[in-house]
Amino acid sequence: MPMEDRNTPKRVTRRRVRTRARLLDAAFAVFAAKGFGRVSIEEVCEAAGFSRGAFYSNFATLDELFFALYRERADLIADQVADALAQDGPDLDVPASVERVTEVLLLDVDWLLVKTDFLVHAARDPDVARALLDHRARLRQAVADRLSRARGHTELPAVLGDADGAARAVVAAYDGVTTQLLLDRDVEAARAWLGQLLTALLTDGSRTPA
Amino acid sequence: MPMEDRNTPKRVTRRRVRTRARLLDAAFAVFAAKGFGRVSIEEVCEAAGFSRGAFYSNFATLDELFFALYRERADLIADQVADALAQDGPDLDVPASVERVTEVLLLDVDWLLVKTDFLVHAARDPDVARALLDHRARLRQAVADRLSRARGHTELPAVLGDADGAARAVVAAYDGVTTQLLLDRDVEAARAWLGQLLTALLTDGSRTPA
DNA sequence: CCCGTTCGATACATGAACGTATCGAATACA
DNA sequence: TGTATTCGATACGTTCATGTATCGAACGGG
Repeated sequence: MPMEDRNTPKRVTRRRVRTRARLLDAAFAVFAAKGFGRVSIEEVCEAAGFSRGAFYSNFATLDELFFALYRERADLIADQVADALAQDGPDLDVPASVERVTEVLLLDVDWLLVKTDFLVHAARDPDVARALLDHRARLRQAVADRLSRARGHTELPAVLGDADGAARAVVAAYDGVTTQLLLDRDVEAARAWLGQLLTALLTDGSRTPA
Repeated sequence: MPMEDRNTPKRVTRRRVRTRARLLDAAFAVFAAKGFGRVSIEEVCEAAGFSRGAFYSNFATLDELFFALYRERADLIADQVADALAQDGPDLDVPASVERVTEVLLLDVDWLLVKTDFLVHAARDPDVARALLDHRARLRQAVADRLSRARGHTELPAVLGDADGAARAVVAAYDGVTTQLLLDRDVEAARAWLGQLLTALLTDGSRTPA
């Protein structure tokens, strides 16, 4: 019983949630600009217009803040992707779906920067890695559901295994294109390239791409 | 003339090159274990069995060491890939080539960790990004050469554009699989998965994968 | 074998970031 | 509106990493 009541104030002020939100937003900006590894607690506070007291009142460590930040934004993206996938009917219009999903996934380079920082972070912390894997699995599942729902209606996807295999391929393509985008910063090219890759993967090889 | 002679000792001791090498090796180990962002100069020196004096005698900053480290290892890998690609005759045996290249590229998780750290680093420094892009272009070119050399001998690759497009797809697949591998640390699965992806990309869709 | 040069260790000074403890102000609830 | 509680600012001590300056030892050329 004396466990787990460490940080549970009885009354949660609305001021508190606003500061927390401002801290998270500021952290996003600073992380995107300088990289998680090069950011100090004070920098985040300064960007948010607070003193370190505010930080320590809301988070125990920078890692904790980073985790919360990632979770927040990642959930948001996941919802947007789900929406984009659910948008057209039972027939799967591959180019249109790809277009919409691509729009969501490669919109914000800053997010890709922060996400990659988080990947690097997760790669060395099993707990964080588990969380990231869960999130990726959710996204992949959404894609797989969409693909299998379209089976029979539209042509069957590709030479990869089942719908789950195809979904894994989609995720891999996304990750691969992201890597390139981080280096050349050419969002338009990345979007076109990801579209090309995805249609190539999800479409029978007999078709000509464009 | 007074420019550019800042760090050019007339006699280069052989002791110096050994220390430099030991520093790079130690840095690799420490970077892989903790991540570039969480490593101090002193930690590298300690791991190498030196004092900070040795470091400052060889490098000006941690970034500089990181750059040298990346260059060294990346060139090594590039050579190995080139070898793996040159190994079979004018006919391209896709599964065999994929097998060999995959062996090289997904052998060492530590290297993937450091490489990803470097990617994150490069994503925020245009100069470093250029260097990384150059290196990637070299690799991609090797793949493209190999593919176009096989054109006509073997079936033509895929629905993607020319050989260069196919090579870009190969690199993207590699990057995508790397991301997953960093999280689940399952080298065997990653290798199998990359093989499946690559054969799917480089082979006509009419074939069954395995 | 000797000597000038180079290398790396040591000592030092400096600054940055951290975590805590405390205090006044803002807030929620009666 | 009064009051207890929570929130965030401030000040402090501490640790840690950095960069430099100096010195002795290793090294290579003669």
